[in-house]
Amino acid sequence: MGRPKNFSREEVLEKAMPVFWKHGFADTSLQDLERATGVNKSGLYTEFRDKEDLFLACLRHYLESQDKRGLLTKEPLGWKNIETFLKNGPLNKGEQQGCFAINSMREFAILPDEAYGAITGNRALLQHLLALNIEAEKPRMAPSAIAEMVLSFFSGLCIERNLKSGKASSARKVDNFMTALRSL
Amino acid sequence: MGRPKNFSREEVLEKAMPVFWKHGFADTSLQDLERATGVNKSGLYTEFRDKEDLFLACLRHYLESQDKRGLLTKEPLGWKNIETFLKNGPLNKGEQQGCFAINSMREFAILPDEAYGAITGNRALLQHLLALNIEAEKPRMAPSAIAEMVLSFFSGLCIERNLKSGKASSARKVDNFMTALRSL
DNA sequence: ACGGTTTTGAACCGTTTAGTTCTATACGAT
DNA sequence: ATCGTATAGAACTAAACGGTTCAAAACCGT
Repeated sequence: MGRPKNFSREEVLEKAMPVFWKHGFADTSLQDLERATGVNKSGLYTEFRDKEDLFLACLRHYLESQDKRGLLTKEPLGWKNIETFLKNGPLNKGEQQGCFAINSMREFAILPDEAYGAITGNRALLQHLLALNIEAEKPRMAPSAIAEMVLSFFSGLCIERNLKSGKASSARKVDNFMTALRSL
Repeated sequence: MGRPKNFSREEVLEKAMPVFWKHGFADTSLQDLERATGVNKSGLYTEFRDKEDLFLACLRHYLESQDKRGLLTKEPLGWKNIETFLKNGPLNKGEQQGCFAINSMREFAILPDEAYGAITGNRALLQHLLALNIEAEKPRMAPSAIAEMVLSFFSGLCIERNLKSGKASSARKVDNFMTALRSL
């Protein structure tokens, strides 16, 4: 029986994620990660294969925690869920602005294929859940068509959260967008 | 009178920009830039103060060239221009996918304030031009409200261009979005 | 106390980075 | 041809990088 670990994998992910979120993969150094997590390099390397592995684990951790919010599965399904998703989906917690996944889409050129897969998989799920909510409202337009439009708009809202004013105008925009959607 | 330069500033910007666009600021090295431009480091440093200066110059160069396209100033102003902007605004030229400015919004945490200023300035202009086109259609909803919604949707379309399937579904989405807008 | 094991922490390693320096080259003017 | 100047190219620099190694520390069992 050896010396006990003084960190948990979960803790490391919780603490590393905001750093990757804010700075991106390329501009987040192992030293940044050491500082954020309070775990030194050899500790990190016992838990993760390399920097990419840690990034991927953070991304998956993030996607799982977002899924758990269940914004699009609340009964009754409908426009209300769509509105909640658009207003509360992009985060606004300190330096956690917008969406780590959407921000990471910019870095696909340098991220591992698994990151691409995780994000596209999550988007497919979101689109499906959006479509279920839209279907419940019985619009004239195909629910899947509306769903993909909503997802694009959501993506735009998220990337805009990188602006200082990103949150300020968001709710109004969502209200206006909902007005437009209800006409379809 | 010394030895003549065998590159122009313009050429360097044209060649460096796609590299920054694809890889981002942080993951683009001086060596990458040397290779892309065919100009070696001391050449680049005679023309630009540092890497940030070159990035900023590329960004400005990009924004200017996008403005020159005049997608939103064609007469007669109206929905047609909005549609053209949404369909043709995000680029689809080899590795130049989407929008260099939108992609760069993810990197504000590490980019100079001037980059932030250039992008927000350009967005303000786009929003204004969008509003003029919308105004010409005399909608019931405030043109500025519709304009900012369009800009968010555009931003979403651009970030989605980082997906392999980004272009494929875009036109249909724009058509559907235009249907929604015309109801406002 | 000792031994075995695992973790922490510090040092190490080779490579890469942005930026600097310096020499050889290429030009125009005389 | 020579001189002065500016550029291209190569070498250099200190620091940073991701990952590795190894010694000290912390645990449990005997």
